[in-house]
Amino acid sequence: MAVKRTTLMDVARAAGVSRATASLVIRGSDLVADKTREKVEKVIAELDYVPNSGAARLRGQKSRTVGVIIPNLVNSFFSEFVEGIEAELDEQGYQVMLASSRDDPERQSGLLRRLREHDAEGIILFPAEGTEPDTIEKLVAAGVPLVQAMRHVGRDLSDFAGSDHGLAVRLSVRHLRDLGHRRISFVSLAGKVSTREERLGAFEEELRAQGLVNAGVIDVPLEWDGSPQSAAMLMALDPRPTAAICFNDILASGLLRGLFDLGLMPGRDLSVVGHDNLSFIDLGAPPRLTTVQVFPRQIGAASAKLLLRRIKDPGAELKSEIVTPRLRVRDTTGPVD
Amino acid sequence: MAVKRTTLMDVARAAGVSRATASLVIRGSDLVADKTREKVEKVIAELDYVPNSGAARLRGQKSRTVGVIIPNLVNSFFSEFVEGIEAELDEQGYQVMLASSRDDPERQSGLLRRLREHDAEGIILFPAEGTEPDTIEKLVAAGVPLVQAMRHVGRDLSDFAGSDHGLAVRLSVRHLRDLGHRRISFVSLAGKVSTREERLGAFEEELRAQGLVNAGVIDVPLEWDGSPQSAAMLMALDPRPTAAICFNDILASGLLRGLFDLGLMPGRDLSVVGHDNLSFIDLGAPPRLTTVQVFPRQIGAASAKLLLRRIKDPGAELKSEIVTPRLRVRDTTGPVD
DNA sequence: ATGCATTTTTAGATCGATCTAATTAGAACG
DNA sequence: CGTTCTAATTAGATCGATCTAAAAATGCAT
Repeated sequence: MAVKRTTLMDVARAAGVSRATASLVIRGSDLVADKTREKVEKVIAELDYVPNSGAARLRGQKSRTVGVIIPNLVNSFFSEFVEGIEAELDEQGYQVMLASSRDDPERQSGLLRRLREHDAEGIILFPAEGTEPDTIEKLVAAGVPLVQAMRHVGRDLSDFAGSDHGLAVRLSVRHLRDLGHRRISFVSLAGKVSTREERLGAFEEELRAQGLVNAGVIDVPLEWDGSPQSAAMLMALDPRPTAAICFNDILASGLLRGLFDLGLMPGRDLSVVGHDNLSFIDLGAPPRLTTVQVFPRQIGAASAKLLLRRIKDPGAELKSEIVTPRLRVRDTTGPVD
Repeated sequence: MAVKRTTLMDVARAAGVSRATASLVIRGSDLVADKTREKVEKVIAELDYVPNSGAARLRGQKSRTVGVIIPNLVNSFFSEFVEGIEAELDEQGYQVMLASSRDDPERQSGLLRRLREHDAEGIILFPAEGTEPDTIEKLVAAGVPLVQAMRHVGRDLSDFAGSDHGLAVRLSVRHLRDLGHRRISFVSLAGKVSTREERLGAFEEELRAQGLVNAGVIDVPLEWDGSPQSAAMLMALDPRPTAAICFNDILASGLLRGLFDLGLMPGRDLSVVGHDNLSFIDLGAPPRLTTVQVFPRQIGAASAKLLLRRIKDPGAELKSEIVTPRLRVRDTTGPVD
């Protein structure tokens, strides 16, 4: 049971060299003669030696580990984001420690602490709803390399990688304008989300710029079924909108279902634009959702790159990496009659 | 820049006690007098002391970290699985190290090694396609607590948590039989997947048991669009099937799309059953997919529990935790004319 | 006070690697 | 063959916590 761990000492002894030499071989130093290297490597393979990184990091100071905190993993938006991070870090030999805040700032604080205990060299934080700027300031002040991703509570606090939410909304509005729509609604998430203000602001601004009418903003909860009740709510508005822009694809898909249930046809009776371009959109029955693609995988990769840069050079200037969203026109938007 | 780390020594000095006492306070031992505890805790808060887990684990042997390897995070099936693991481990104060094998056994070996270096106390492995039993045998022999999850390359090698694939298929077949279907096809993934054999075996066996006809097995690649070409392939079979059971919801949704493109109506012209019950099924336009729910979150939680049990008691008997799947009848299956 | 049993505290060894600084082996040369 | 320079190796200190075993402080009864 209590199998004693194979240590560097065992390897050294078996290979007839010193601990120091064995250590050099493991770390691929070129200070060691080829013959010696081969000998040691053979022994390592035979003994199935696995270095104890605890000891290594204690002495060497680097854990080659990065902490990642996300609100949850419920939809592919989040998991693609994590995939992007993982792929990029993996390439640089880093390991990801994943934790989910469940959008609770309290929990998030605990996780941050735990990640530091676990000696993460840096942290990528997709901030939970309601995160205090203070939380981030403290970490940065303590010298913890940190990147805010997707959301932020202040871009002057740390590096940041995200999407241009304003542009996403503007693209949607312009697309609808080109199709002749003049009365447009926005289906948003209830609750205080930082990105909500950002998008609503851009929505109203762009409507004004294009001389269009805000036909009303409705708030729905984010449920697994996408809250199809939004359909009836929209149809009850006066003046009635001919198009709706949704906060994300889940809400948009819920709206589609709601429309069907009312016997209405998306793209004809009401044009619908989503946000995220979740991967399920191309699946299943038509019509397919017109939506704005935001490339979470790229944003994940970008935040990983930013973090590695900051770990290497803690004094570097603050940097933001904004991935440009792209409109994907499919079936749920059409010309107004 | 090079902010020197606050160590236990600093805390001890500031509080006027010894390192050992400070250490006891941190670990919440009741060996220490209340007055002393308070004093030390105050200092810890003031100095914002964060223990170096590297040092702790070097001495104490426990890292409170568990490695999780999955093939990828592409669909919600995987991310729900990870969520289940994370939630369960988090509750026990464990941290998840996540890595993606991209279904490549070579990569997987590298990751396993890395997780061991990072001193994971145990590993939950969703084995990559083509994993050799040898890989797992070696780990178990080396005394690494390990749980295979979802797939396995031998249930007698380690603990296992998964779903009853055979039952899933049997439920599907019986449901179709009840609707009057007699010629049923199976849409599978190309390639050698362990679960493929298992499901196909159950498929043929249950057909035999129910006196039904195998109208043909077709293989398609797993693409982001669900490979809609499966529709044409099925319709070209002779005798033509009246129903098809798909390997997963992605393939099933691709098939639905393919049917629509051919002007055919799922549930009327061909009944379709999926597998997984991915969360997007309730979203978007009807018809909604009839499918078998497999509860990945529960399976994740179960594998976490199994792992914690094995960490506590390395000598415990091998155990398998099989979550029972459930058929969710929706719109894509209907009576045969 | 004194002795004895507890309760608290602590010195010092220890975990397994890395780093520094010093040593040894090997090569090249006159 | 001795000298010098470079390449290869190594002894020993070190990282920051935990553990053990023993010492110091405290309480209590006599």
